[in-house]
This record gives sequence, structure tokens and C-alpha cells, in this order.
Amino acid sequence: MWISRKTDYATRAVLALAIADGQRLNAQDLSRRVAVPDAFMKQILMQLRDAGVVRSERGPSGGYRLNHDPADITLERIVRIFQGQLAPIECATRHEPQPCSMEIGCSLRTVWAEVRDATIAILERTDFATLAAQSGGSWVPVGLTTKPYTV
Amino acid sequence: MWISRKTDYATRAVLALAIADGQRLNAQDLSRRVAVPDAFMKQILMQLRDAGVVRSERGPSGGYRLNHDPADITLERIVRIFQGQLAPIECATRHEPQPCSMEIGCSLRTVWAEVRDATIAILERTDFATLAAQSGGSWVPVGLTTKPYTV
DNA sequence: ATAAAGGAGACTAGGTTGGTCATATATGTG
DNA sequence: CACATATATGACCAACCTAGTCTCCTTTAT
Ligand code: SF4
Ligand code: SF4
Repeated sequence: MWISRKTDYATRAVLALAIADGQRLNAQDLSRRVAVPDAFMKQILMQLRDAGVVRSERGPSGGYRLNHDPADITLERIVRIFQGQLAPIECATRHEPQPCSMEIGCSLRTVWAEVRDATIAILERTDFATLAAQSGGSWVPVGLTTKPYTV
Repeated sequence: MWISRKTDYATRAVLALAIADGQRLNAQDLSRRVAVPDAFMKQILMQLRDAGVVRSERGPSGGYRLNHDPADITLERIVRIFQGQLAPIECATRHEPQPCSMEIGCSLRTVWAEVRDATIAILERTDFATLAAQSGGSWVPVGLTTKPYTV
């Protein structure tokens, strides 16, 4: 239970943009498509923009679109933006692990490292082009009446 | 970073007891051996007792010992006691996943399920006899001067 | 000019984490 | 029995994190 709601929301947004296939979507539209409170969605989109994942255009008929080919955006990248390190415990991060007074000869730490590596492997090989393809072009919350992805 | 300090402390305690090989250790001794505040260690040992992992004896020269063969105690079991579900997100738990309005056709969810399965597989195949063996019979915090595991 | 969009940042209720402290109960030893 | 040493129980707490909201400002198409 370590994926925060915010991270989940962000991955939803990126997936929706990947499915939209280059179309520009505004924050409100996007927030309805992925069932996220729109004020919160805006905040999340800012972070995605700062991280270079999406780019924004202002003014009426402005909005957001992906900054790269969906095939080049991995789930690992999005998760890292919002969650930081992927190791289950601080002593087992790949980069600058936090020292622990028990770490000498700690066999637990190698297990956590295994979990870390397995997790990273899965998230790195998962890109949003594949995820979009698996969604078959349609992915909407239950109860959304407006036709999805048609202006 | 989803393993809480408490869970880490609990796994340390169980590993120390596994290394002690059936010897009875009291809370204070144990707390020094694994570098955990002793009042907190007691609280954790209560939870481990309630879960049936350790058994306790009261009075002078009382203490705790493992309730089963270390080979029969998996890391998965200890983690579940303190953390509950192992899935990275509520919608992807094996038992009674939390419904989500986006779940129909959600390709993200299958990825989280992959992460869940990989994690569980590693933690289930890791038992404390193996972990103890890998520690080579000695595992103490830096700075502990008293001879470990010799009365 | 106006309206529709993004941008920046302060604020917060409620829950979780990582503990502490006081007190009661059980038991081995002399 | 008295006493020291242990576990047992439960209340309590500060700090931090989560999941948001709200207000006001700037940009831009028409
Ligand atoms: S005890 Fe081992 S697993 Fe736990 S934090 Fe220290 S090094 Fe890591
Ligand atoms: S959007 Fe998909 S991954 Fe996220 S919570 Fe809903 S079902 Fe799970």
C-alpha cells in the first residue's frame, strides 16, 4: 500500500493523455476523464510539467499534452516523480542508502534489495504506449456520460 | 519506502531470536542486540506474541523465544502482521480489493498486481532459518561492546 | 473587453508514525 | 514472606504526511 493517491492520479492522467494520442486536453476535462478532483488535478499537472512529462499551453483552448512519445515514458519515471526512491526501506536504496547500525552482516537488507530490483524491473519495462494499447482506446470512470475522447 | 520502522524492528527481533537458536532472551537484552528503544521493543514483542510468532515467560529470568522452527517463519508473515496487505495499491490486493471507478479496462492495475506478486513471491520464499544462516551466527549493532549471544 | 484557460502559493483537517510513561501482574530466589 | 526482575496493558503524545481546498494572478483567443 505504498502508492499514494497522488501518484495513482498522476499515472491516470498520463495514461489518459497517452490514450488521447497527442490531443490537447484541459485540466477540467482531464479531471473528469480520470475521476480526480479538478483542483488537485491541476496541482498534479504542475508537477508533471515541472518534471518535463507534459507541456502546457495557456489561454482559452489551452491545456496539456504529453511532452514525449508515450513509448518513451515509463511508469517508473512517473512513480519516481511523486514517490522518490523505490526501495521498500531506506537502507536498501540504490543511490546513497541510509546507514543503519545493524547493516553489517544484515541478511534482511539483501532481501529488501531483491524486492527493490523486482519492483524497478517491472516499472521500467512498462511504458505508456503499451498501457494505452491495452486499454483499447477507451477508458472512462463508471458514470461518465459524455462521450469519451470525442470533442 | 513502504516498510515502516516498526516492521523493520520486528524483523530484526525475529532474526535475533532465530540466531539465538531457541535461547530465551528478555526484552531489554533483545532491544540492545537489535538497537531498538526498549519500551518500543516491548510493544512490538506483544504484537508478535499475539500473532503467535513468539511466546513469552514472565518473572525473573523470563523472556521471549520463537514459537516455531525458524525455517517455518517467513518474512512475508512478519511483514503482514505489521503492514497488512502487500499490494502497492488498494485496488490490487489479492483479497477484497477496493473498488475504483476507473477499474474497468485499467491497464495500470495489472501492473500493480505484477508488483504485488513479485513482492509476495520473494517474501514468501524467505524464511528466518536461511536469514540466520546468512548472518553466520553473529549480528550486532556497531558499538555494542558486550559479547553477543554468550551469557 | 471579456472569458477561459493555466500558474503560484497559502492553508488545513485528519490520519499515521514512532515513540514514551505509568501502572499492574507474575514469578524465581533467599 | 519479601523482594527483585520480568512481562502485560493501555493511555498518551509530538511531529509529520496525505489529500486535498481556496484565493488571487497571468496569459491569450475571440
Ligand atoms: S536492520 Fe538491516 S534491513 Fe533493517 S534497516 Fe538495518 S540494515 Fe536495513
Ligand atoms: S485507476 Fe486503475 S490503478 Fe488506479 S486505483 Fe483505479 S483501478 Fe487501480
